[in-house]
Amino acid sequence: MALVSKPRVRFAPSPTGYLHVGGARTALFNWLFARHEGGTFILRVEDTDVERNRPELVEGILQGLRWLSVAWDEGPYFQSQRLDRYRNAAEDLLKSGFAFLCFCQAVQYAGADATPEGEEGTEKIARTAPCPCRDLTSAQREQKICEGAPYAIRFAAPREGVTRFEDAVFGQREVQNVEIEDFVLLRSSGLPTYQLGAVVDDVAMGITHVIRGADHLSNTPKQVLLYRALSATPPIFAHVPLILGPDRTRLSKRHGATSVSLYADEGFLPEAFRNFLALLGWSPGGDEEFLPTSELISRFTLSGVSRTNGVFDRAKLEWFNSQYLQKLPIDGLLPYVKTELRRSGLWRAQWDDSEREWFARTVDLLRPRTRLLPDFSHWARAFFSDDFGYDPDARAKFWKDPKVPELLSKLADALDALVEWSHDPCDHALRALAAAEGVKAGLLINATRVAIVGRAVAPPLFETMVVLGKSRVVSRLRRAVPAVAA
RNA sequence: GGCGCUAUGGUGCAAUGGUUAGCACGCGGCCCUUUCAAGGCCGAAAUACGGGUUCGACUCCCGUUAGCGCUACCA
Repeated sequence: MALVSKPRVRFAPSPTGYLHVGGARTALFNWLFARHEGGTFILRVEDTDVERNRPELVEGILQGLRWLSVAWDEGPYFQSQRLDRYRNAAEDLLKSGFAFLCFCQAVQYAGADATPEGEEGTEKIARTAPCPCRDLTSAQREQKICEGAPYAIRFAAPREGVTRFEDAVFGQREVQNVEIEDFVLLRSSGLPTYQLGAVVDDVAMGITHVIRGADHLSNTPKQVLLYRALSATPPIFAHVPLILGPDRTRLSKRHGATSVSLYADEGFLPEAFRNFLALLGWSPGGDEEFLPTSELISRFTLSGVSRTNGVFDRAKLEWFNSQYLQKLPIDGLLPYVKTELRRSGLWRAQWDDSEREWFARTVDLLRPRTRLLPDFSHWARAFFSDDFGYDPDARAKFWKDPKVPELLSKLADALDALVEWSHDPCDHALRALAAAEGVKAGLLINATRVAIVGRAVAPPLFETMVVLGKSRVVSRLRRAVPAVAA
């Protein structure tokens, strides 16, 4: 049995924007495939469009990948630093007769539907017609060059036959060659187009599987033709379906957040985001959904990739986040909470050493009620700071009974007298007071909750008391007495 | 316009000729809980349409429709 070499895959973003969720998922699939197969994941920046290129955006893309822990093994390589290779390849293609010089005026694309609907007949057909420069005599070519006319290099697409390739997701594909236009390889500026750059690099880098968005499916035959012309063997392709917005059109800025960094800023956990993204367009085959990264890696296969475009469902993403917030080992969660509290200015150094246990316990108590990281500094603020206000809705709901101030005051005294500060003594003291005062325990419990954490929503009251500590609970109760009337 | 891809509840997926079409999100209800979540249980909700092939189609074939992609000296 022949030794099969390990797969080499790549993610090739263009620095024309931030890392969007579609790109992130493509990167994730490449990475999962590489990890599953023990292969190599390469990062290559395709920055050959000088007009739209924004070099300063590269770092943001790398940061997005780092946040997702999608780590590359090689690169990042930059196409802008490899221009000679593409030029040489184009020259070779020219010599071997696979390409020709084109002196046509560069047509500037002006948008998807720029062509007026009216007289499409002539104009649109012209788009796929073979370039007339292909049939220029060598004398005519010489003359153009002498005149100093700018030229591009185009691929001479075959005019008959079919081109086939293997797609791990879509199966065997074949396209009639007459449908393939004489596409540009090298622009008159000397810079390569996507088709040339991608193929030359994929060959040079030994890429075995090209995993990319399905928007490239239609152009793949051109690349297959290029591989052949370059005497290289085409890789296995795997086109992954597109991610759509709720209106089923391609996900874009107008659908809201499409940048991965925005989700990081909003307080999503990378583990949750990864899990969610992995299941958008891929399935391990069964019903399991909560799949930590190790599980994702061991189960990932290209045959599990779907062929249908999918809608990005934020509600489901939030559900995944709440799941990870709950199920992550507490030590894995703490660093994220720490970062969040730092961001909001609530962090205290002792929670990292002398009070680490308290911190872990408090976070553990809070986490079933959280959906996003900022919940720790917003609704749970009173657990980390004495500086908190009383939620208007909470006081309206639980402080409306006229007996509340007196009850809170008496509870403060009763709790202050406690020798042991733990769940049951607090529980007994409160219920005893309620009984003595002739009120339902619930009334006191709810009023107390608002007094000590400022909100109607919190973990069970007595567990909350234990975590807050006696002195804080007592002083917050006393502080609340005048506040009830205010 | 041309070429291509796709089509299971509102959403994401499962079921690769034989199931009462399954799971999850979301939605509604109940339980738990004198808060709110989490958790448990129950419920409403789908094979786009029309033809074939077959003893039998979600599944295979054809057509229609719809959506999307490509059709750039963008990627």
